[in-house]
Amino acid sequence: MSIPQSSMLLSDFLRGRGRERLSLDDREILEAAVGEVKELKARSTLIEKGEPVHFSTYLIEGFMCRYMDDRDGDRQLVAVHVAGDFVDLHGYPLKRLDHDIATITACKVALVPHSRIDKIMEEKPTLAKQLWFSTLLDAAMHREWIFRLGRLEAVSRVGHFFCEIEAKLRAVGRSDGQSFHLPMTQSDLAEACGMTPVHLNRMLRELKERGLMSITARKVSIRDMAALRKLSEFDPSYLFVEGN
Amino acid sequence: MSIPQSSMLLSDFLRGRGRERLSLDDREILEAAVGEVKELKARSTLIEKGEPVHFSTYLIEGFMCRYMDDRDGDRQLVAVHVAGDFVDLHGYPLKRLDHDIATITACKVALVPHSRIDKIMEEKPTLAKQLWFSTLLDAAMHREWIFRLGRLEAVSRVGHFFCEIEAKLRAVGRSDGQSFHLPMTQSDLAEACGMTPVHLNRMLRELKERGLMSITARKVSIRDMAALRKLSEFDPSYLFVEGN
DNA sequence: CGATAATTTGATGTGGCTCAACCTACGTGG
DNA sequence: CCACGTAGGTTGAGCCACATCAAATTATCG
Repeated sequence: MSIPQSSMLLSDFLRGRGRERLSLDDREILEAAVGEVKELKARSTLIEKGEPVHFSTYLIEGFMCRYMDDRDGDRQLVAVHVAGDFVDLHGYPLKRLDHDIATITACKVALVPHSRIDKIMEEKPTLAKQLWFSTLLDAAMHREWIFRLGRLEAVSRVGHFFCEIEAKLRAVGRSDGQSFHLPMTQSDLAEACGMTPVHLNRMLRELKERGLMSITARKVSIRDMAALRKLSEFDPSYLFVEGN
Repeated sequence: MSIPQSSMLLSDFLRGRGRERLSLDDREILEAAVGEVKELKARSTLIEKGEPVHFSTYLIEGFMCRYMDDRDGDRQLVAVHVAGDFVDLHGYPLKRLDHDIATITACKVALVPHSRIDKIMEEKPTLAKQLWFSTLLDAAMHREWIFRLGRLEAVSRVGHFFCEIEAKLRAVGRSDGQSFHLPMTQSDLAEACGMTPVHLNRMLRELKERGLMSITARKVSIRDMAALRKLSEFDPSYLFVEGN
């Protein structure tokens, strides 16, 4: 008998994403590639821009983000990661990162040494292709963030961000489509949406007043998903999630 | 003796990028993977969002772009491609694209069937890793675009764009660091920088008046690269180009 | 040489920023 | 159990960067 999924560390990897799933064989190989499981404190930096990396980080539980900062030290988030994301698999072909990676909440992560990914590249081309695929999902999200910042007005940018994170969380069973836990402060959200915290606050009020969604005590409640998606010009196809 | 580089179609692939170069062996294998060489008309659409793709496009000569459009049909460019770029290698693991791809100028491209990339994945892990690497360079550029749109003011956004394209062109021998050919209209540039053509025009004037750079008749002249980079908070390390 | 696309300029409106204050929740130590 | 410090959130007033609209000017090209 095979090991039940729930007992595996990486059971959320590519979970809920359409297309070919990992074969049980590949999943076990990936599982075996894990070198170490670690707990990280909330609000701690995992990797700094430019430093050489020799392992990649898979996020088992918690929330992390990737960001770059400007001259004044103000952050621009370029990605928010949730359970099931291979946070910095980018670092494997790149060897060093162009941005910082930090936790938002306390996190449980699995560290995978790059030497073991080399082995997967050599011996398991289909698994390697899935790993590649997962990094390109990130790239697709990056593109959507470019679109969001470049073409949408503030309310829609905020709405779009919530639509994306909801879809990601739903894929890994952390959202029921109505509400979900999101431990980001308004400053975090502002850094993701490219606006000031003050203005973000006003946009949240606007979304609430329009009856679309609200957020209190780190809990997001979606009132009218269809309307929210419409306002935000959100089309989830770029996330490759099932049932969307 | 080996075939001289100049006679090869893909001689600009990853050219000027630091780190391991393609081995001659790998280069020949990649060359052999080309199925067809095609000429494309200026301002023509190559691939539309959502359609299944079975080959990827390598750009031999010319300028192409990737973009997404909003509800009103206004474009947001998410990438500009130059000679040496594997434009839509993303389509290989993803199988369909989340954006459109079009030419800016007339282009010469090499089409590589995905079946042949499958073969490379199976038999040539080091080459496969270089291909993966090249898609992650795109992702790194995406992140920089997010930063640009999210954190920089208009003049700097424009300057940053020119810094990036100059560095890319220099890597493949199409810029001497002083001036280069760039066949984009001001509307194209506005679509890349997330602003209106009118405002872009004013920002170009500003850059010129400050003695940083100018553009006329599709030719960009850099007057003071150091100052331009400083104004634009541009650090080329994310491009992995040599000598920067 | 006329048609069309691209660039340039001016006038005016507004979305989002800045600055500053205040309020609320929560954790810590006395 | 209260006092206080601190981080997060909320609100208001005024301003500026960029958008919008409209028109004129200059390339480009068949």
